[in-house]
Amino acid sequence: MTTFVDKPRHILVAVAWPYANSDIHQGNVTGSYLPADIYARFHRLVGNHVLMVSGSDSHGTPVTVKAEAEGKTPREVFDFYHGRFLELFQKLGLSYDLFTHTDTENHHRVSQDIFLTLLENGYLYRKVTAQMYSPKTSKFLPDRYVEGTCPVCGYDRARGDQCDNCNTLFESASELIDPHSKVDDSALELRETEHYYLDLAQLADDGIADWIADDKEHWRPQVINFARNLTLKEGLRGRAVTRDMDWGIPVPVEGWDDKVLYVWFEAVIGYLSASIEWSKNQDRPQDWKNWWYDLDARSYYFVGKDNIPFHAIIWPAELFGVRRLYEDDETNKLNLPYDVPANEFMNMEGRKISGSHNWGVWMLDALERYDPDPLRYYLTVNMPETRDSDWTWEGFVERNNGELVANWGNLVNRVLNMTRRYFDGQVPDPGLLNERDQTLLSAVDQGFDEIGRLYDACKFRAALQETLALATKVNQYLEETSPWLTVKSDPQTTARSLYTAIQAINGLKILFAPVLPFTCQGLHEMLGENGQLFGRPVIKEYKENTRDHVALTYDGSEAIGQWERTEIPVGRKLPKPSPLFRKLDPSVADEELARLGVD
RNA sequence: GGCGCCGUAGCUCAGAGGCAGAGCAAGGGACUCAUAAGCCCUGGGUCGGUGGUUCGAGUCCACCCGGCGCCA
Repeated sequence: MTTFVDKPRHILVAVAWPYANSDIHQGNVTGSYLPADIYARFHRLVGNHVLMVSGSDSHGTPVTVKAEAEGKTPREVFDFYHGRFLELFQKLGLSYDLFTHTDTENHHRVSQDIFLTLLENGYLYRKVTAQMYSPKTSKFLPDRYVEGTCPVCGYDRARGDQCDNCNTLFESASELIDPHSKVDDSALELRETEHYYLDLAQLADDGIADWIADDKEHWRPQVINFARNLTLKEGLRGRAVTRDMDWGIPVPVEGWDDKVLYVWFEAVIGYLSASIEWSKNQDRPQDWKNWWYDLDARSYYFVGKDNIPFHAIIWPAELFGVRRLYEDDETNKLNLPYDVPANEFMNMEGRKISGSHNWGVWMLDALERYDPDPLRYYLTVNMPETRDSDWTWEGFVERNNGELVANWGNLVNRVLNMTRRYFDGQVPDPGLLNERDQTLLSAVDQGFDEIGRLYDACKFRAALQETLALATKVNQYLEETSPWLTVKSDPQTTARSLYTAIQAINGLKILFAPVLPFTCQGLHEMLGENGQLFGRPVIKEYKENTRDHVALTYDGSEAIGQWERTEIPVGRKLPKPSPLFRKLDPSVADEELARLGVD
C-alpha cells in the first residue's frame, strides 16, 4: 500500500522549543507542535522510523524576567511551565518520542562540545564591544531592557533598541541620553566586554550559501525566499554566541566563568542533544546516528515563521561548521535540514494572539471543556500553512458540527446502527461485490496513495479536506444503495451495501488517524479490532549525575496501525456503537467570547 | 524606501498556460438508517487594476493599488 515509500526511511521530526515562561495557546499548537505530530503519526503508520524530539527552552531572558517578576528562581519558573507542557501534550496527544528540556546535563555537554568543535574548526572568533552595564546589580543589560531619552525626538521612555515614539532604531543603547535600567531604574554605564562570535560570513562562503541556493524545490516558497533573501541581500554577519549572564550553559573556556552560551545558539542544539538523550534512554546509545548521519534520513523542522532564520540558516550553519560530533568516521557529516515547513501565524477573532492581553485559547484550559480531536481538527483545517489564518469560536463550532458530527461521525453512526439493527450487529456476508461497491472501495484505496502524498508533503489542510470528501462519497453511496429500503425486499443487497460501507469506514479510520488519533482509536474498537493504532505517551523521570528531570516519551512498542485498508471479517459481532463526536450548541461561541471579555 | 508572501463566489480557500472550482452560507426538492444528520438540484465571478507575451493568460512578464511581514 505504501507505494510512495520504497523502503523504511529515518525521519527526524524536529519541533520548536517553547520558552518555559508562559502557557501554550492555539497559535503555538497549530504553528508547529500539531503539524509535527500529524507528520510523525503519518510516517509511523507508513512504517518509517520516526524520531520526534523537542523540549522546553529553560534559559533565555524571558524566563529570568518572569522569575524576577514573581520572586522565584529561573529553575522554579521553567519547572512549573515544563510540567504544564507535559500535561498538555499528553492530553492533546502530541506523540513526542522525547520532550525534554535544555537544563539537562546531556544538553549542557552537547552544547559545549558543539561550541568547542566550532572553535576548533575555526568558525568562532572573539570580539570586544561596549555594552550597557549596571553597576548596581553588577550585570550587563540587554538593549531592550535599557530605557532613556531619544536623541532624535526627545521621547523620555525610548528603549535601548528602538524609540517607540519616532521609530528610530539604535545601533547601541548607548546612543540614548541618560540611559537607565528598565528593571530597577538605576543609572547605567558603557563597559567593554568580550564575546565569541559565530563566523557566518565564513560559513556562507564555505558552503551554506550554496546549500541554501540549491535543491529546495520542495520547500514552501515563502520560507525559502525569505531565507535566500536574508543570505543574499543582507549578507551574513557574525553573531555573538556568548553573553554576560549567569542563567544558562557555562562557556567551556577558562576564565569565561561569568558568561554563558547565548540562548539562540544552544536552544537549536536541542534537536541533536534530545536525539542523543532519547538514544541513551532507550539503551541504544548509537541509535541517534541513524537520523543524523544516514544519507537517506530526512529531517523536518516544524517551527513558526518567526523562527525561519534560525532553522533555515543559522542552525544549518552550526551543523555545517561542526561537521561531525561523537563520530570517528571522517566521511560522515551531520545532516542539514531536509525541509523547514514553517507555518505563518494564527490570529484569533481578527486580532493578534497575545499573552499579555489574555487574547488566545489556552489549550490546557480549553481541554477542560472540549475533546482533543475537535480541537486538533479545527487547528488542522485552519492551519496557517501558506498565510496567516484566523481562529473564531463560531468557526470552531461550525466545523465541529458540520464536518465532524454531521458528515464523518454521522456516517459511522448510521452504518454501525443499521448493522446492529438489521444484522444483529454482525458484519454481513456480502456475497459478490458489484461494480459500484468496488468503485467505492477502490476510491478509498486510492486515497491512501493520494492523501498519503499530501501528508508527506506537509499539506495537512488538503489531506484533511480530501479525506472528508471521501467520507462524503461513502454517504453518497449509502443514499444510492439505500439499505434501509432494500432491507424489506432484498436483504442480500442490504448486506452487500453495509459490508462495503463498513470496509470503507475502516479505511477512513486510518486516513483520518494522523489528525484524529483519539476518535479513530475509538472507531477501531467499535469495529471489533484489537490493539492500539498508535503508541502511548508516557511521562517519565530520568536521572543524571547531579539532577533529575521529567520528560514526555512515546512508547510505540504495541502500536499496530498501518497505512492501508484492512478487512473487517464477515460474521464478526460488533460492539455497541456510540457517537464519535458531540454536537456543540451555537451558544458555545458566545460563551467563549464572554470568557474573553467580549460582548 | 528595498525585498518577500497574499489578493479568485456573500465567507473560508483550491487551481500555476487549454471550458473558472470545492466546502460553508442562500433558494428549491426527494428521502427516513443516522446526533433534524445525510443525499439531489439551483443561483451566485471584471480571478485587485492596467498594459504586454501567446493560437490561447487566475496562471508567464512589466507597472500600479490594497493587506500582512521582514529589513533599513
